[in-house]
Amino acid sequence: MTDYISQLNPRQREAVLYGDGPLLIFAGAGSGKTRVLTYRVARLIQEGVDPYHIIAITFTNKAAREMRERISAITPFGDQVWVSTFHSACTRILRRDITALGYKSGFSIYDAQDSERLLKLCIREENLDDKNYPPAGIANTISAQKNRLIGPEEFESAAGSDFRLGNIANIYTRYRQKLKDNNALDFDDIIMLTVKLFTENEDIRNRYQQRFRYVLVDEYQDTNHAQYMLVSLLAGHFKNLCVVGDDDQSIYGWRGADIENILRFTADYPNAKTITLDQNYRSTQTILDAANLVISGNQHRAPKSLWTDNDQGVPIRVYYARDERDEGLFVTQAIKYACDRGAKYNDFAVLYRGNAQSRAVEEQLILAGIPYRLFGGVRFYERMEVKDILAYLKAIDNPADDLACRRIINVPRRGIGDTTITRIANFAAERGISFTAALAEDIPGITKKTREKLAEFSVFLSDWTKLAETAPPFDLLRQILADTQYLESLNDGTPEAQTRIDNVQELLTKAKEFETQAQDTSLTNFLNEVGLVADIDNYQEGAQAVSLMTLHSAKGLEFNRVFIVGMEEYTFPSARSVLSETPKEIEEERRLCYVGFTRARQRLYLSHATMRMRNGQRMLCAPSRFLKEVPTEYMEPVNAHGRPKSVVRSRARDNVPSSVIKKARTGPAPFLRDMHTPIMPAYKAKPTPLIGKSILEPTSVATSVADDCPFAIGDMVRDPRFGRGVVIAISANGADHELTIDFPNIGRKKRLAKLFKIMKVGAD
DNA sequence: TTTGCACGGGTTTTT
DNA sequence: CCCGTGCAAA
Repeated sequence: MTDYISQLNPRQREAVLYGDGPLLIFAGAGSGKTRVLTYRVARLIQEGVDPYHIIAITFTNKAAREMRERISAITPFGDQVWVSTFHSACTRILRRDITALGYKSGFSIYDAQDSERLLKLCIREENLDDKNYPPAGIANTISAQKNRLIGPEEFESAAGSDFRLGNIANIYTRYRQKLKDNNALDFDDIIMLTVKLFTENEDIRNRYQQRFRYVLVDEYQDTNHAQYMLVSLLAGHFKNLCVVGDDDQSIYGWRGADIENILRFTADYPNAKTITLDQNYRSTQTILDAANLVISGNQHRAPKSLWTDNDQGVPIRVYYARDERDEGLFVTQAIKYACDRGAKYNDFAVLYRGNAQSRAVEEQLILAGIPYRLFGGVRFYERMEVKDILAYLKAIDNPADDLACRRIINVPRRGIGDTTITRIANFAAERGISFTAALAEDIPGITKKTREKLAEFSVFLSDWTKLAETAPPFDLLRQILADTQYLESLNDGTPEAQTRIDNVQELLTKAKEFETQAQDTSLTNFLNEVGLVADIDNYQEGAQAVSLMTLHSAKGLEFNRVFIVGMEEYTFPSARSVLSETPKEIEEERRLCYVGFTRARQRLYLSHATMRMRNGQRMLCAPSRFLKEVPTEYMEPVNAHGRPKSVVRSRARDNVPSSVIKKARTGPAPFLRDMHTPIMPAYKAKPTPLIGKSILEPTSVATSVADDCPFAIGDMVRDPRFGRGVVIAISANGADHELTIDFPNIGRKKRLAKLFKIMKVGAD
């Protein structure tokens, strides 16, 4: 038990042994953070703290599970410690105490999709157009408010006389009311309401403060304001708060995470102890140096630099692909090459900025017969068929859940259409009863035939509800499937039919598993479990497959060899962040890059493509600025097999005197310079006459101004606002290029070339 | 009420 | 390109 202490380095040991009071641990990537956290918990128990008084909070279920296992492995009674995510901890608290807020304990949990549906109904009821008030955007706005603990009232007064914001405030009000009527909570409510519970009820707050005398929080840099408040409240009495994090790995700013939370910890708790773990045990010297250099480009950060005793390792391999297909091919070939020489498939991860990028890589992997696991994208519990079945369970578990009931009332088809549903909803609203309750009523305007169908459905529903009282979720599910013929209805001859059926079967399997594993086998608890899982929670290290995931999902994981694909401006950093031109957004992208680099133990491969399909249009791409922030000496250009490209390498080495290579630390890598100009003249200017309109002849030829401009005079381009047009002039406008484009139906417009929305159109 | 088709608009990251 | 939406026809 005490033996493990000797394996720690002095800083780690200090963090584990430090006594009561606030403690901030800055833990760089790969610095043994989880180990310190688990040992600290073990240490507390060893010193006589009752495990009952300890709570450790993580962001993912996977992290929680891992920590729970590790604590249990080294400490007796370790399994009594609450180790859970913010969301599941709060759900547990709310199930017990939410009645104090006027909700019922059997609440449903709505995921992003559900909330958006509900929001859509709200927007319609406010008589607003969902073109001007796109549900997704409104959802973001409302979510941002909730993350900052701002309710509709406060939001409305902040909106002042702003018409649009006023409308959004109304939507927000209605949305909150509807959630409450449905006895449902969205993801943000789970946190926000727990905070509310604690602020408004002193006795409840005291109870939890007394219970959780030791609070540990992982990934503290990713907490948003609501989570910050929650932690402050929980630890408010004993102040035995230990937070672990790394400001350089804060990548959830867009979701409301506030990097300031960790940066001002010592201001919040003036007697806090700060310990920095900066020895990296994971990566090679080369990878770490590159990561350090990239992240040092950020202004707003606590200055620090990771170091390691590990070997120098091999240079970072950079591949310059023709397009995304070629890039996928490179990944595949390099994996194959390495696996022929002893590497294993599970050594590899392919990371990318956006889920859409996975496809090109997948295609090549499939072609080559390399097994892979894909994380993210459409998650299991977000699949249409899975959500349908879960909606049945939700409707049974929580009769107030109108949204769930509306979802399934005509799935599979029962001949109950939109008009009927609206009639029921209106009727229910008038009478102030739930949608489900209204089913059994005599509703004016509904034909006899439809009424029979409704009655039939209603009988089923009450039968199931009865069954649910005694039978476990698995049996209930089977009954529902038998009664509704749902599986049969999936078999519609589409290519996805079998997958869908498999998914439902998979859900049955999960239900069976749940039945044997969970202590509380109630339907509510089942829905709880499935509602709060993320894809990454299912990651298993042993599986012999290549992992594909976004950079975001990769946080907290490590691999022997990591590919980061799509290292291009407008892809990574994302178009959004580049166009926003706010340093804050670019800095977050840079942190993401840092996270990506530091996932790799031994080898890092970076690739970028000259052109890429975007919205069905080919686009030219420039190499990512992050590539240029890594000095040449750390990089090595490779060919499509992932082998060093001798020609380019020798050129880079021969042409550039060593003094310049040293200097290149600050400038772009010499061989990257060539990459600005696409090698493939796929978009040679081809002035094509437009129909029914004469175009100014491009009399003058492009001058040198436009050397690195991706457009040339005569190019046919497409602008989302004005449609097709032809470039008739290019001029410099500061550092940018200004295009003069002749749009046949609009006339001439000047636009900046950097607005990526202008795209070349192939002359087909 | 359902189905099929044409159209337009969007598109990061996720507990 | 892929999706959801709106509309017309059965």
